[in-house]
Amino acid sequence: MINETIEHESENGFSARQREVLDVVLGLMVEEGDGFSVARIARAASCSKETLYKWFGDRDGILTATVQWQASRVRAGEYDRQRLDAAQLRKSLEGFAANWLSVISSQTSIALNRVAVSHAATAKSGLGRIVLANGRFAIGERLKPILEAGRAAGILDFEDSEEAFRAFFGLVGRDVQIRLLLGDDFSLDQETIAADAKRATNQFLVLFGTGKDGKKDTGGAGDTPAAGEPKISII
Amino acid sequence: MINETIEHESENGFSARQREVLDVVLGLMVEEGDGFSVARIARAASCSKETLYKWFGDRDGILTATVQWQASRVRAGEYDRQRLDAAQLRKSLEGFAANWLSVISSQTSIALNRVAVSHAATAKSGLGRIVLANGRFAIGERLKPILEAGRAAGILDFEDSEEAFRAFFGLVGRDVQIRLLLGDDFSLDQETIAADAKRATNQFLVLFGTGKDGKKDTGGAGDTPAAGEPKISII
DNA sequence: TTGACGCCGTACCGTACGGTACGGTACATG
DNA sequence: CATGTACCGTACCGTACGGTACGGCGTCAA
Repeated sequence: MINETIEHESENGFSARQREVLDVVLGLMVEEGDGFSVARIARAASCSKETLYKWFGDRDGILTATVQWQASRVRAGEYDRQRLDAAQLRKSLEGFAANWLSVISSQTSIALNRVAVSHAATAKSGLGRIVLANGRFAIGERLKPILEAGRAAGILDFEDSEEAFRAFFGLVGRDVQIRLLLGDDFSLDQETIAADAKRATNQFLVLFGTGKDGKKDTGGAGDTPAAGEPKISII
Repeated sequence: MINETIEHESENGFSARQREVLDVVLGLMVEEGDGFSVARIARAASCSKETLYKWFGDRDGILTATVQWQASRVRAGEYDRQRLDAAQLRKSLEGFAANWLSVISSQTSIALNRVAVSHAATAKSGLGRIVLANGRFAIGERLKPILEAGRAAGILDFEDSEEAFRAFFGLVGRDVQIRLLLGDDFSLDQETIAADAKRATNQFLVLFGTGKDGKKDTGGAGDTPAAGEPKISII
């Protein structure tokens, strides 16, 4: 009933023009949150409302498609898991933390999460579910194999990888996401992110490391971690 | 211009009838998020729209007053800081963590945070600011003296109490709040909360304890902490 | 009793939004 | 050229909402 006239051009189900429109919607979300009308989308994207409704069904379908499109776009990056020693694991964790911090502090992520949160109130329209699946749970499924490899290599020690991941999640994110979602616009530049990633990784290794990993400074932004290389992006 | 005819009955600026109405609004927020009309408030509270506008100015004023009323209501509880030994500090931290977990997992807190988050998108109407001040920052200002007392007693070791608090914040909350806000309705019963508070406190003490505190089991829900006694409540 | 006051219930108004319909245009295909 | 298709721009419709106005009612004080 919906999307029955779509060419499968980019294997995500959206045509080039549709992706163009959804990017405009994304921009509106970043600028104005959830308070824009369908007419405003049509004006900003230079398309007709009729086309929007034909493509996406209703307003909620537009928002859902936007979230899905953004989610499908950020599926790059894979960690190499060969030759896992302590230094390599530390670097992976730091890179993971830095990347995730830069994502959740981005305007796009903040806007998407805000819209999803406000729609989660009245249930329906699984925006919250989509964001959760591509955010919190996606990084969990991606990080846990690394943690388990670290355990297999005797570097980490934990019983439940889910619990270990949640601890890492908390040590990295702390109050950042809720503060940003609530409008506390504090800066989070690259240096801060790098230092936070380093600190969180150190703390995590103190809690879950076996001791085969030296170096236990709990602060100080020394050398920046591998920011930029492990290109994982999550909502 | 607003509130010029209010009796100062309970030192929070709201009359009995007004508090009654605001409780109805709170209930609507819990049930329907932000998508209720002013007429719906009037119907549910058995008052007239004119009165609502006279009291609170506009719809946003109603929401703001509701958040402020809830914030002013949860200002009870104070921790005793005399005779601070390791066991006492641990108990305080566990109580704090358990209380905060039970608050952020309550329907009221979820609803309030959702509304504040969605309004933070378009700025204006400092709902986000109010929730932040009475949530994240209020508990920070309340916990940091305890942490500093622990440091003064030689039980804890840290440089910046703010950083120590943020670590505790992350270890306790982890992914709970964002998952709940996004609609992931996972259970968080009293036993789980008690166990989580215990675990988070243990982990925090591993990271910031000086060692004068024994007992380092990282799990197991043994005796429940002082849930119910330290009656601190935050948005 | 009378009047002022605060509040309830309801009717009302202007507007803005979601959703639909229609005319016009570019293009592709036969 | 004829036909069909996909889209844009705009006009349109019904509704629901924010905000205002008004009549009526209970209360309380003079």
